[in-house]
Amino acid sequence: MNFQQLRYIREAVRCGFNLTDVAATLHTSQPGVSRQVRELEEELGIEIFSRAGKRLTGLTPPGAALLPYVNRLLQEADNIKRASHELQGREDGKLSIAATHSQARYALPQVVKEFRQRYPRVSLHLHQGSPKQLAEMLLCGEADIAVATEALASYEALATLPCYRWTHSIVVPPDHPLLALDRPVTLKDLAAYPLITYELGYTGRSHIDDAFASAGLPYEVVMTAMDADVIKTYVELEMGVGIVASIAVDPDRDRQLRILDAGHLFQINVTRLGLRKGQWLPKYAFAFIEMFVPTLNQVVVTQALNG
Amino acid sequence: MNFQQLRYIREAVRCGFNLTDVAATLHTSQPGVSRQVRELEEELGIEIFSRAGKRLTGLTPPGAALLPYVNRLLQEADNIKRASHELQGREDGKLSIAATHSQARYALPQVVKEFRQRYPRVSLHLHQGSPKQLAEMLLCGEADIAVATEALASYEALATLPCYRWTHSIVVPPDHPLLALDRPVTLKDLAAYPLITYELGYTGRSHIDDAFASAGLPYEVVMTAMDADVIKTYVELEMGVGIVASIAVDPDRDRQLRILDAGHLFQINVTRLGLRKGQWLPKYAFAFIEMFVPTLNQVVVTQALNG
DNA sequence: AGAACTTACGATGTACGTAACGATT
DNA sequence: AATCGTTACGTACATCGTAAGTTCT
Repeated sequence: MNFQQLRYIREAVRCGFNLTDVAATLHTSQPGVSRQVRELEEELGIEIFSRAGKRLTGLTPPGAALLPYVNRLLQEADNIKRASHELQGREDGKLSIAATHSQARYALPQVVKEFRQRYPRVSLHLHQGSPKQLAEMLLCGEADIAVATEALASYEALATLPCYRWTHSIVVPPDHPLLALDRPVTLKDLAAYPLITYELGYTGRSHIDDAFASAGLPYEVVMTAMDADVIKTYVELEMGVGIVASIAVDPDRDRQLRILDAGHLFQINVTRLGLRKGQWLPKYAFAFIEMFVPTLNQVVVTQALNG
Repeated sequence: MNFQQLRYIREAVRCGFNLTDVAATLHTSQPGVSRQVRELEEELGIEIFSRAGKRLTGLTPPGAALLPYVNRLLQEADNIKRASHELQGREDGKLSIAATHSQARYALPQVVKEFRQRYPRVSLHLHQGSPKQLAEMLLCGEADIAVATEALASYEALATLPCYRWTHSIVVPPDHPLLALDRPVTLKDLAAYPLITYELGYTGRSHIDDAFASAGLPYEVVMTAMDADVIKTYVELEMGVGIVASIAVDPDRDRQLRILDAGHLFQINVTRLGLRKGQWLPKYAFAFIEMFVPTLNQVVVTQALNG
């Protein structure tokens, strides 16, 4: 048993049991992969992959049972490599943050700025994607930290930590009838207008649907986008009433729009930080998290990482 | 980085940084060990061992920081090998139980008998030792399960689970004055006689000392032993009053002695089961535990193992 | 016919053991 | 002088890539 063999197993699962792809991904020859896989199976005494003739078709039951152990071992190996790099006492390295657009655009910039001043030699990578994509990035090791409001909690292998709470705001053009109301906006008021808001699965969208649904109000979303900037643009074009995260609007910067609080209409949202359980993180990653959410110090985060 | 190198590191620590011993223990040549250690250090970019000239003297700070990761990885590797053996669908294997004399002699026999009937092809190894030794056996992988009443809980890397509660009994020769009392025995009564009981660190001995100490009573332990059989033998010789675990005495079998309950005198003892955290256990090990303590099913035990 | 895995084979590289050397106690 | 680690060197084994072969779609 060696690391190479285990890597081949892991990659074979990721590549849909196509050893040719595995070889290509890991920059080696296909016969070599084939051989190593068989040798590992022989050494362990179990068939890991089910085969239709010569082709691999999937995992056998024992193979499936073994896979989590293989993944954990390879993760430990990775931890050793990462840890030893830091133990050289250097403050350089790489930090990959994966975030949804909203987070990357409105919540992270200040932290990123502060982080760069403190750790100028760490190269910072900011990936963007849907919450689901963020989870995938964490799981395959592409990202170290994910920040999103939805859907990170549904993976067993991920740990999530609450960062901050926020509510929605309504954005309208300057002459909109909603501004003439002498009372707080209601869901019924809103339902009378075409709405522009986030796509499903993004930035608290589900809470918006929930609110209208539980109030029994029919409503029309005429447009959806992944980010507040796009939404605001179309509100300016008078295509409808926008519902966005409060952090995404600012009376000073968005002078061509008017902002109404919607904190009383929709459920409070909690933005969460996602990490891969069991993963070792460099010191500067803990520092980043603490800069973002001061209560999440290294002790708290470590606890979450180790179950 | 490969398994061999990591094994050398682990063994070097265990062997007190003597690479000659490492080579002997792992059945290889000393220069090979030396070379592999250096190559790993070079690859990871850190000095793992501190050296006085050529001799290894200990771990460097980064080496000490890295060691836990190395140990965890090697344990994962071991888990894979053990798990794959079981996944072959065979019901054979090995189970090492480490227990104190009291447990091995009085608590385990019934379980062992039942286990052997259910898993006749599993070879069962019963090790004996002091609670401290049991902990060491668990940590170095010599034992899979430990059973003891004291001192297992004090290791970070071990998980403990309560098995059963028991109290002490007093044993005396048939004509002893304590038998003439028309009321329950008190600590003061006991303190009047020379006592024979367990050695320090064994089978609830600390609770005995605690009871006398907090009552402010001077008492004399004239003899200590690691097991109830020895204690009973010397009680028979009229050398003193014995205090032993209740499970260790039986009116039918110990006809030459008289037994008095001491449950009201000393704190209740809890016998605990010790396991190494993160260690994979074969199905039959879970079965053994459940036979011993029916409430400790696989789910409960797995939870304890994973923190 | 093409895609995918296996077999065969030769080249390279790595690991290991023996033996000699150097340093420390 | 003895112990312990390093250097040197030759052998054996493992890995890897290319090329040809086989089987399934």
